[in-house]
Amino acid sequence: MTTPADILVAKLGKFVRLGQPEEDAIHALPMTILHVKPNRYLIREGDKVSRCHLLIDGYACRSKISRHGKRQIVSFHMPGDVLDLQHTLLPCADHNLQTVTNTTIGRIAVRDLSALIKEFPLIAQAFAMDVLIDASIFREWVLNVGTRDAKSRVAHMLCEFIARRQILGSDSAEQTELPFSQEQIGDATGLTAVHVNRTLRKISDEGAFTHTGRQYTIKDWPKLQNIAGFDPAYLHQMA
Amino acid sequence: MTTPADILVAKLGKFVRLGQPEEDAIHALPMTILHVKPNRYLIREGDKVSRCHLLIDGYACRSKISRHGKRQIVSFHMPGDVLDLQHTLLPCADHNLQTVTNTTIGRIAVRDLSALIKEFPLIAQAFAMDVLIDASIFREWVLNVGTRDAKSRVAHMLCEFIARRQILGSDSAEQTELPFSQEQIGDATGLTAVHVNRTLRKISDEGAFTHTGRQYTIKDWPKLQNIAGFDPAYLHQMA
DNA sequence: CGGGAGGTTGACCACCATCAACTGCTGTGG
DNA sequence: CCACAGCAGTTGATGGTGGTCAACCTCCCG
Repeated sequence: MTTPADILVAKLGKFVRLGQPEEDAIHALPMTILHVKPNRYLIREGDKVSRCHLLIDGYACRSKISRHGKRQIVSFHMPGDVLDLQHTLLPCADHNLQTVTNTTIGRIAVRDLSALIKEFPLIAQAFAMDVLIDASIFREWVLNVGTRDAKSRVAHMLCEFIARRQILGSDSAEQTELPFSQEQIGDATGLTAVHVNRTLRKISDEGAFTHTGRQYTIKDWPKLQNIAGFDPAYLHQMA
Repeated sequence: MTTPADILVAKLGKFVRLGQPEEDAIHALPMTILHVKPNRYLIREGDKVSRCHLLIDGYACRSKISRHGKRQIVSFHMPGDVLDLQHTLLPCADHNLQTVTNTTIGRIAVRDLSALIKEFPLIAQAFAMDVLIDASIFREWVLNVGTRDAKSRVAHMLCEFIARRQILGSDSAEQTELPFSQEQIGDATGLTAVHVNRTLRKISDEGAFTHTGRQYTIKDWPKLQNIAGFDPAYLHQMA
């Protein structure tokens, strides 16, 4: 049986080779399990945060709201991701944390997580690598919304989603359920839902994929990557 | 006399209270001083990196190139910033590092920097906070290019520049030299140089600032912040 | 004096936003 | 069981923001 702690062990194990003491310590980490419905806020910008959130199952995202009320999704997250590691050192939230689907969340006190990091340099290093890869993804997103046209942007988000699912190792590349509404895709790419709709149609007209609802079937992965200008190097995947 | 190491001590001292052992260790850090001309590459995307770069004097930026050849500047940097801390753990560069002005750079071997971090948890924490604030700034940039119109984007970049100069404590808010060409402002905001030009004129027509060349005089700081939708919280400044 | 980079201005147009209407699906309560 | 509400998705018409191309100017530096 896989416990919540196992998911964290698997995640960190992708970055460093954990020993038995580290694994034991992670299993001993006090964690409160929550089941959260879609589109709920876990944290709001400006909150003083004293608990971190491990995503155990489902999807989540981080978002910010501009002065004019537009939402920008700045990242999406998959099981194994710690959604707000920064709150171990920066207690004031600079963005929102929202669920996308039904999720299972493990809540960990900052104090406990900090203690773990202080005691085990290997774990600290793994978390540091995670944070640095996070930052690399943000840079790619700046590039995505700053320089690419609608077709490339949407295709790029799809590519990143597929590539990260593959790193998780949990499903086939060809068939995947994209959990986001077209409005959410728009908020992530800086487009309107209407234009996302038209853009998805254009890409699928070109034969890169087909979809019925949120079930996507990739027909031509190289073509999709080509439309996106996608190069997975920025994900810094190890294996 | 302020040495290059002093600049790093001052930077890290903003995050944690360094003791004498930490300061001594930073001063003992082997560092090669370089003087680099404007618009030179320090690192190119894809490079295997074994040295980190401390910006001692002048300005630098990080950039990425999209498949279609457009450059996106993803961050700009001021004296005291370590430009590529991530290379301590992720040796493959996912972006370019470029000088903007004449700069003085301190080059530090990754090995030496890693040793410093391993030996002094306080220094590790300060670097971690720096990396996390970096990530927060990237998120704000995603918001900036994703949701704001040209006027807000350009104003926001100006606001961030001024706010970060103020954190450095080195000059007055009202009068500042912006080291970027209009083309570089465009590459940072996802606009063309032509449109940046028109946009700067619009903002200054509204009385927020005046400029002759790259010398900017802020006439109405609240108005500029308002145009930008600027809230400095994302900089996580301490003092 | 000449060349080049950065800045400025004008004309034109494409991409994407906006507004609006309509469809289909799902869940819920009468 | 049906009626209805509400959300996500789809499609059309129209317009504005910002891109593109081009010319010209200024300033600096060789």
